[in-house]
Amino acid sequence: MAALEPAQLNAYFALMEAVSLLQHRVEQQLRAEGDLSWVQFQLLARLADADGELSMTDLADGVVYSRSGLTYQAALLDKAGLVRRGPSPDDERSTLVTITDQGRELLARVLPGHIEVARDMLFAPLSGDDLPQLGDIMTRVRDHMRAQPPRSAAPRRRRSRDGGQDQPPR
Amino acid sequence: MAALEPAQLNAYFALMEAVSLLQHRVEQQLRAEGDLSWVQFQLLARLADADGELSMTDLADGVVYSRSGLTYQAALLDKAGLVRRGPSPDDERSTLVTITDQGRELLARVLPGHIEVARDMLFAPLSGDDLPQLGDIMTRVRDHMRAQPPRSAAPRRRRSRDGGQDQPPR
DNA sequence: TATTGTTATACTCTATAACTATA
DNA sequence: TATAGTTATAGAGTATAACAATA
Repeated sequence: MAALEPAQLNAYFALMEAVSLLQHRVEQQLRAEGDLSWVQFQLLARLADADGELSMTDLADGVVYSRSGLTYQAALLDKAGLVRRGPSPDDERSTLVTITDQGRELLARVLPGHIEVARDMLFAPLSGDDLPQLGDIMTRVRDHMRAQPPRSAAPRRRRSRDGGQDQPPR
Repeated sequence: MAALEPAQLNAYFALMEAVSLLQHRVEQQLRAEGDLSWVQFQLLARLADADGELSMTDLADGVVYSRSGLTYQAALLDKAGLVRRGPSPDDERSTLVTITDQGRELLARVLPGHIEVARDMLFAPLSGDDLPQLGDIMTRVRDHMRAQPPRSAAPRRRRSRDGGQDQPPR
């Protein structure tokens, strides 16, 4: 297996660093103006999008990578009055999460600043066909990743004395 | 201030989700094969790149967003023998961080799998001119973000009873 | 048995503030 | 006084495993 070409390395690291910087700005804005984390913002946005109501499992999808992580975040949002949880009529095992009016208000309050950050940080340096190209490429990449098996396929879960002659950190 | 166009929203969310998924995969791979976090990997990679030695401040740049955060990570890498820290001859206040042979070995051990993930997740769905376009766009975005003032310019730090009639979460 | 969700727990990581030491 | 780094501490977030309940 060969190394990545320089162009690939450049693209990869530029992508990762740019998004890291963007995320940091976005989290600052959300925290400052709505006391929300990026994850919490995404959960609210998803709910608002999905006509206000989703099951825990559907809500988690792509945002949070563990069941308990979502329970934790949903509990925070619930405690803050941004969301309510109740049993599903269809499936007694399922929990339906509903965005409240307060949740919608907070989302509306936070959105202008959020958009401002995205515009200033991400879109400002783009020109010409950059936007459609970026959108097209990242949409394809995202859909590709969503389709990938969640890493159970390569179950090198617990590494243990794996031929390496030096011990790994921490 | 107007809302983002749909094309902008699509690009923004696709970008954020794709990179989130990519990051998650990358962290799994680094953890499994080298017991490294993404931050730690970046620090080692930077050192290896910079002929092996950097001051704490230079090392932190763009990777970690607080002084203490870097001290913490550097201490972990040091404890694991991947890095050594010592005083700088030029400036007695400064700490020089040096990658060890063990650090280089670990980096080399981890890199093939890392590249494989990047290839499978990010580059696989690209075709034609996608790569140079993505590289070009993200390089420009990254450089733009690096140049932005670190958010001290808009000191809405502590929000306090700011006209909002409902209390924010947590 | 498989699935949905919660809980308990342990751990990683981050950030703020106070502090030391050098420039 | 400003800068480089460390330390103490507190808090947010995550993941694993054990658990309960329903399908």
